[in-house]
Amino acid sequence: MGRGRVQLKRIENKINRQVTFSKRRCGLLKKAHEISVLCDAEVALIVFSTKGKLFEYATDSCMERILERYERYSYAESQILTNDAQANGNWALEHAKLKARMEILQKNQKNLMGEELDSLSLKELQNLEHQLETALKHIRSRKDKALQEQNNLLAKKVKEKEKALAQQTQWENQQDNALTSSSVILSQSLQPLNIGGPYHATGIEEGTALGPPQHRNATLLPSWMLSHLEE
Amino acid sequence: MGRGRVQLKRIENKINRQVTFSKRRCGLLKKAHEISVLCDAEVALIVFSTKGKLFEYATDSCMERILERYERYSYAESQILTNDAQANGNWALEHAKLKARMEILQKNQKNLMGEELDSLSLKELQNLEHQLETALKHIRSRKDKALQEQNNLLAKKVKEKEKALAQQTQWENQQDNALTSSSVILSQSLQPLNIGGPYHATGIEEGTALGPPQHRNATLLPSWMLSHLEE
DNA sequence: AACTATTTATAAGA
DNA sequence: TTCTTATAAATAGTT
Repeated sequence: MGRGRVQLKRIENKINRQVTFSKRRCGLLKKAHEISVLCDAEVALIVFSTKGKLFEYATDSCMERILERYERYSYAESQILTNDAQANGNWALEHAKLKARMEILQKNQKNLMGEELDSLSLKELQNLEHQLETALKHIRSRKDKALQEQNNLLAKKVKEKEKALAQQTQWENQQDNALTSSSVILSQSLQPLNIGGPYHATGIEEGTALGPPQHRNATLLPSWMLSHLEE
Repeated sequence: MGRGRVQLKRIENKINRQVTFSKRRCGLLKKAHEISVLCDAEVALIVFSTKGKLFEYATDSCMERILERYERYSYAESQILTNDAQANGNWALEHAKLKARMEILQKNQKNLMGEELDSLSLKELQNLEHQLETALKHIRSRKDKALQEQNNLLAKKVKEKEKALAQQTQWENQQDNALTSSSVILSQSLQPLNIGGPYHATGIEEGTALGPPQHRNATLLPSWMLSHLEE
């Protein structure tokens, strides 16, 4: 919505991205609030900017309660798993132990993220630095691999498309050379080629007729959304 | 946006509310996804319908990670919350949740240490890389500060020793002039000059304070981490 | 579930 | 950042 269409991909211009973020964030929070009120739904929305700043909305300003509910919903299974521990009855102890380990883990994690460093000695800082350097090496190497894989995949796709295009062109040339009848027949016979999946629907729409196979469903609903369309 | 203005209050007609919920939910999820992609933000969105059905969106489909991040950001929670739940006697749930969070934390930690990266998407790898780069910056800056402090401390000690030495020398000269024996006494009195703080230990090693970052301690796991990872 | 008349959101420009 | 405005999108009411 605005003066131009917008592609669904990261905005590369930093200033632009920042401005868009600011605007859309407001819009998103507003809409979250609206659906919450209008439809009597419980909504929790958390947004971290690229720079790590937090923005949030929660119905009745009660984020924790909603997150609780969410986890209850999601972790019904793991609850069953720990029922046997319950049978052992030794709850308090178990729980305390877990909590203690948790806190240590959290402290470590903070350190790994470069936070709360004041309590560390010089030597610990040096160790930490080295640890992260090693980790970065691994991550970058894994990332490179992932990129390479993606490249290969894309290259393969490009080749396929080229092949398809070549066939298409060849076929079209045959039609031309044979001087067969009108463009009507041509366009009709081409039609099946243009079906681009379940979104095809309303006939010819959108300059369908001629041309090589197209990816019509590109701009349509993202797959993650499909899963929510029931109810 | 539609044929009439709409008041921001609960839609009383049930059917209407249900339909509106359905429509707006899609819109909201879509917009959450858009801002996430366009602006490179991390978004978590949780929606419970009146009837209690759950709908969710999370950047990179990684809800738990974002909730973790959120809780880290808004600290205190864990202590207060657990005490609270404890009072309610809701042990089983708490325990399950703790365990689940623990697992997530451990997974995260491993990732932060450059392990178990195979399950991560390219984008996640990039995020991780960026996070570690930031962490490294913080750590190095803290380390430099620590080094500087130690330097100051050492400088101060050196000065003190110089002063002491000066007095000593003065005294020795007096002795020399008096033709007494000196070398043994001299070397003994010099020894304290080499003390370099708590890291002194094995002689000069580690190049103690000054100088650029060194990576002598290579391949070793930091001790503070080992002590917590066992069971 | 489709269809539109309208309202909203927002991209680009200032 | 904030305001303005043309335009794209979302959606309320309708079929």
